Amino acid sequence: MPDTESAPCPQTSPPETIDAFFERLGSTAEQLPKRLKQFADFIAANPDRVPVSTVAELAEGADVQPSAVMRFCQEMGFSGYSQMQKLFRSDYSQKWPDYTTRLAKLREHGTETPSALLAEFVEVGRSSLENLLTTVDPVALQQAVDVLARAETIHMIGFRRAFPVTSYLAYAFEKMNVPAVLHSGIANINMEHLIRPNDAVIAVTFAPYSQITIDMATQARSNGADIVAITDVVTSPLARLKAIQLLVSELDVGAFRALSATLSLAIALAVSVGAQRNRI
Amino acid sequence: MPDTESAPCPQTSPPETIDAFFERLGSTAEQLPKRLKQFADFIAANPDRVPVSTVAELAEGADVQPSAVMRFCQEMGFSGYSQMQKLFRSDYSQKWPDYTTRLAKLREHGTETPSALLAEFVEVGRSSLENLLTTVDPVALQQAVDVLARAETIHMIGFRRAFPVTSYLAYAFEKMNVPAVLHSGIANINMEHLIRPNDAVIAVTFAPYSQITIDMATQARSNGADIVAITDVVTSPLARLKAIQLLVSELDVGAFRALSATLSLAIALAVSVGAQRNRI
DNA sequence: AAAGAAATAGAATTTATATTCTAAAAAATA
DNA sequence: TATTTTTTAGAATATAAATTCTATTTCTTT
Repeated sequence: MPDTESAPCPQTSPPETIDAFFERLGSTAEQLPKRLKQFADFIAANPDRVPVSTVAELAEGADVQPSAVMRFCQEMGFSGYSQMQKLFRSDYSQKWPDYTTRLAKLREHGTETPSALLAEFVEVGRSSLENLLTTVDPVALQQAVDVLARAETIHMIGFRRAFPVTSYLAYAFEKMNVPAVLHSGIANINMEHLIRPNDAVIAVTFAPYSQITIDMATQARSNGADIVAITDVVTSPLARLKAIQLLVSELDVGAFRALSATLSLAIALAVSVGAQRNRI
Repeated sequence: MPDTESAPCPQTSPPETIDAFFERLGSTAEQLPKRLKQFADFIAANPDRVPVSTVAELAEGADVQPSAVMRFCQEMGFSGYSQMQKLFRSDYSQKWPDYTTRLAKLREHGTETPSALLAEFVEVGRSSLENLLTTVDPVALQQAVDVLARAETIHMIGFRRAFPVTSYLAYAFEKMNVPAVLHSGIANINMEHLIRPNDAVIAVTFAPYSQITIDMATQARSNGADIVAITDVVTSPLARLKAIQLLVSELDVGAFRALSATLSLAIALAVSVGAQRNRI
């Protein structure tokens, strides 16, 4: 009689999605032993804690022993808590999709045709736009609008990749009769001395930051002008200038970063400023 | 002389909120050593990963050594990674709402605030991007790429609202060493006679079409150059020039049309051309 | 109520992870 | 360029967490 061993039931495979997990939980919860049921209820009520908690913490929260947590995980088909937590963590990061890996996947299928490349830029633009609403601080945006609406003249600084942004701003301001100067750097004329204390500057730059933009912004700052910075991360050099920072994180396709989100931020900023100036 | 020891600066107290953390990061990032700066940028771009990642995972993501991560944490005033992660985890509970709920929330407050306006532009940009894949004919796009890849020099024409598009194209072409000329119309110099038979023109214009763009394109056409048109409807005046037409339909918010889709089309076009030229 | 089976708590162990340390490289200074 | 200082990478260690194990308790069944 060899097989008296303990294997209680044919080991079930672990749920592969959170939905599958809760489905299984719902159907088996009733049959669970006391402490396991108790823990199941806790998980159902606080699924958001799983990705960031240890076994001990969850056990304490549910008022169970750590070993009960382990038994629960195994009952649900996982090898242990670590595996279950991995599922919960992967779901968490789905809300902030890791587009870099996703793009890598797209690339495998070949970016050979222009249409495929276009599709990539569209996809990247879409998610950059969605991110935009989370990276731009509404308070900072309102401050920026206030500052720019008060300014006598608005100066726009941005070169290379940032130049389309400033030229778009220039177009919008002109259309709304807002006094604005686009510093294009043409003919190496430095117009920093045109920037006066009651003026404001919109500086646009992304890593790797163009030195000339930073220099001009610094000069303007020392002249007493306010600075609104459209940039990618808080670590940008413009932070030191006590600039009002509007952060945009664009994704890139290969060596090229999209501009969709930046442009949308720029036009929203310009239109808000125009509206506020006309209101006064 | 007892105190030769290493204590570099009086230990700063750790930031108590995420905002304080990023504020400190912004003000000290410039002075950080190379690898620490590198990691700082990574954190600034991916703060959402911190609560659910180990030191090793983040280190790999930022392409630094785990020990660099530790030095970073200590530099920021934490005792170590665990303490820093604790801060990020505490903030995690106030889940960053996802895109749709955030958008809905912004809309509630009406279009009065800049944030609400930004949300409008984001939404409009999104749907323009989605449309783009249906309005742009893949065959025409491929033709455009072929024509531009064959051209000796690429000329870009576009003014006012189209200028950000052409300047973006100019930036991209320059970066890829593709011979390209941006016709900015500065100083009213008409450079049409620079356009030679083996060249190609990218003309960008939208209703109401700017006469100067059409004139220049017409002139180029009579010189024997090929024309690629980025425009909004088939009835555009550029159609008569036997131009290869790439159609974009952008939606607008109030009096302002978004540019997200147009920019995405432009960059995809430029990168495809660059790739094809280098392939030959 | 007694025997058997199942479930549990808490300690013991194993594994993973954070942290520290040191030699080497890079940068700064003279 | 030589010297000193800072910064870094990678291995070594310490710490914390997950997992397993076992004696005990609690339920079931007869």
